Amino acid sequence: MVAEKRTVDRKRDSQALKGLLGVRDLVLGGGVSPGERLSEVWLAEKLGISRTPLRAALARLEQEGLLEQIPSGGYAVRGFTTADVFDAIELRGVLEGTAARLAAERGVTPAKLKAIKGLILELDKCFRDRPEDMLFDQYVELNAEFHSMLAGLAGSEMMRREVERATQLPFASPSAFLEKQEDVLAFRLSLVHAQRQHRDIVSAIEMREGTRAEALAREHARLARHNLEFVMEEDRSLITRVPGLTLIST
Amino acid sequence: MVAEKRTVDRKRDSQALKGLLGVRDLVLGGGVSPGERLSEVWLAEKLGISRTPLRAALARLEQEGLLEQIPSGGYAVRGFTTADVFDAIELRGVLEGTAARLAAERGVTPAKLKAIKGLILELDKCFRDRPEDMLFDQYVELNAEFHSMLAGLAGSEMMRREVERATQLPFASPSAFLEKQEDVLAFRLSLVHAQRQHRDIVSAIEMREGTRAEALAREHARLARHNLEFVMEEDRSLITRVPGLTLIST
DNA sequence: TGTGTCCAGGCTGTATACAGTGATAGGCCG
DNA sequence: CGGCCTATCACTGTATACAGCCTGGACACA
Repeated sequence: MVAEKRTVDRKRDSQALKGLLGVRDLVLGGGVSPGERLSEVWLAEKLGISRTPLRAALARLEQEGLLEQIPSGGYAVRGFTTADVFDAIELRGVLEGTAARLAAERGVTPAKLKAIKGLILELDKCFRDRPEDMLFDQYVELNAEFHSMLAGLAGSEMMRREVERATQLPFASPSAFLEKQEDVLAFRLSLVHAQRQHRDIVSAIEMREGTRAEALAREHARLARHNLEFVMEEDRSLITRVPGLTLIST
Repeated sequence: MVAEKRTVDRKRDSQALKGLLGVRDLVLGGGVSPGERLSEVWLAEKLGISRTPLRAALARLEQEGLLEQIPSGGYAVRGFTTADVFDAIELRGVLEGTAARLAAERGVTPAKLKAIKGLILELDKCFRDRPEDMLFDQYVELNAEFHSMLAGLAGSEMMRREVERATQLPFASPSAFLEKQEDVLAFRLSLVHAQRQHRDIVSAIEMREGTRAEALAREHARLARHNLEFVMEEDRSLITRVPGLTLIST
């Protein structure tokens, strides 16, 4: 019954959703190149949907920042510079930092505090005696949940929305450099540090140390920057493995 | 010729634009109440456009945060709490502060620095010996330009976009509590303070004092919060005169 | 009298037809 | 032979028709 309801729900906006996911995958998967114009008819045919829901998807992806409008009409894949990616990461750090600061300043309900502390304990369990035994996939999932929960910790719906927004760009996501990277030693080692930062951020929030919480969250986002620098300078072959990094032009 | 070109340009997306502006005016002007469901056919008929461009406008306004999607389909006017407005202002402060900090840290081109300093001088000219002679309208316009320029001072297109975004919500705009408020003494007096902050922000940026620039920009946004508190506690009749404030429910 | 069910109306989501505009290629003139 | 102009074509923006779903009300039964 529940499954059927969900099927119905999916079918309700299946076309628009199919278009959104389809175009996004196409862009991030490298099916289309930065700067390339996206033809509506071609896309509609390729995705098996009509132009109307496709246009809705395109408009949304433009808001997300993945596409840009062409003056003469239509949309094109947006190209990013390395500086853009740095800025997107910086922006996420600033917003997560603000969410952390507000949570500290305004106070967090005991229930929420308990929940996020439990999440940290769960994250701890992902680490094993031997680094190669680490539960990587579970860490990635829990890490995403942690950041999502952190965004909502201040109890401000508006702040939560904005943090989620800043996370939309694929390379700005807290999980951007984690997924499918378990075999890169440098990334694995940084997780120990990251987890320590998780703990400190929550601790600062609990002790109502707003400034410290903000600074820690900002610094935590810097890990992504370090990972990006590693990818760009040490091992550019990884570019294809981080979602969205193929959109970088210069 | 130029005028004709512009007419053509307007006609190009006149329907979609007409829908966007029309619905926005309707929502902000109080033509529809918070929580109220917006019927597409009714709106399309009222605005004299078809449903297709209207839907594009509605989707965009949902991204802007003025509308929200109804689970059963369609859109409704989003209601805001006072806390939401506070948060929106706080958010603008944080983002403008980040733009100022990055400008200070990364340095600003002499041309841009000269331009924004010139803007400050222009703003100075709006003040007269007698407060009642103040060039209010010009101040409002120049103030908007100052904030727009500040957003782009860091030379980061991404940061500029995000600051502009945070400014979209009408009550979060730097001009929110300025327009049509020249006869409110409390607001007029705060402009002297605001202009001093403008000067200090630019000065901090020029001297590469990133932290100070960020703090000043954040505090500058707090002026809007003070104005909002004044409106809500001292003179609620002003609610109808600040664009978007009619959307506040609690 | 209250509750559950069924029906009708309206509404959204989708598809498609059409018109206007920009781009491109080919031809003509210099 | 090259540059400019023009005509055609493809593509987007818009309108509208259609189908499925949600909602509200009325009726029947407990």
